[in-house]
Amino acid sequence: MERKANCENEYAMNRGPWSAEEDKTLMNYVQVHGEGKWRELSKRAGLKRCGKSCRLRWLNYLKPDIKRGNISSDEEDLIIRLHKLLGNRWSLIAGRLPGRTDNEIKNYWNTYLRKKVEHKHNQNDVVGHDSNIPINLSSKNSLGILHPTKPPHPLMIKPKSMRCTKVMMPGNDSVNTMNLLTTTWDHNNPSASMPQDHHNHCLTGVLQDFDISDLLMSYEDDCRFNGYACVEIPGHIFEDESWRLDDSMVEEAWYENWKHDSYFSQEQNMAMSFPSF
DNA sequence: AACGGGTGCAACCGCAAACGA
DNA sequence: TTCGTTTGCGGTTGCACCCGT
Repeated sequence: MERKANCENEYAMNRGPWSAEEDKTLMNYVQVHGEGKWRELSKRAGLKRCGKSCRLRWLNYLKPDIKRGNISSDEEDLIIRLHKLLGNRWSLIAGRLPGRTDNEIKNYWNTYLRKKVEHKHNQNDVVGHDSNIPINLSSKNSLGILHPTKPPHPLMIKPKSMRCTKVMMPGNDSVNTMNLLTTTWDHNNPSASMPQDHHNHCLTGVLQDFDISDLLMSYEDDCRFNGYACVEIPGHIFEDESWRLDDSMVEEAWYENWKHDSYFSQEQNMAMSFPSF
């Protein structure tokens, strides 16, 4: 199928793979004049490409800090977890993987990881996974990732419908505060239970239905989030903020790093953008 | 060697949000 | 506030390459 031309002066534009000459031209221009104003950049640099195409080429291929080479098992593991948390929010996921682009992660997921995860789930189904068995008692999260050394935290025994009700994530504001994302879970009307930030903006679908044990397993495995989580167990709603897991965790040596360690630099944490507040 | 199906990935498309005059 | 432009995002496409027959 022939692709429909879409850019400005569409029929005068080059399309398809970029030549080495075009790459060189774009690279030189961006190094001198910087990124942005892509349409203008394209004209000024003398590239017969639309602005959009220039931007994409730069961001996905030419930008100097792009990491080349295979995705490591650590990166793969992180992608799987983040995808479980965020869904197809490729740019958010890429934001937690320095040097990787959203396009690369999306392609990697679609061509390889999705099948791998589906295969793993199918295997779990075959051996008769019982969803009522607390997964943390077997030191596995729901992705089947083994937890090699740490015994389960007392609060991480998972009731069947335990939900994440409050999460504090590193903020993206300039004063290094934590954004409080909250939701109250109405068991009679689950669809009305949307996570909200302190401006009462909904974060539909971000935390709702998210399995708290996966979130916490991610925390304690590698401390990639500097966040706090509150949980609600049906029939026992913890109104008191003192039940924040971080407070109870830090009393135990196993979890002492949970709150303080940061896998990413502060700068990267600040850059983390959670869906449109 | 030729062919055809499968795979990986760069590039494109359409839409929406953000921006700025 | 409005409206045109720019930027960013996620889904999709098409082509080159690989591999088995």
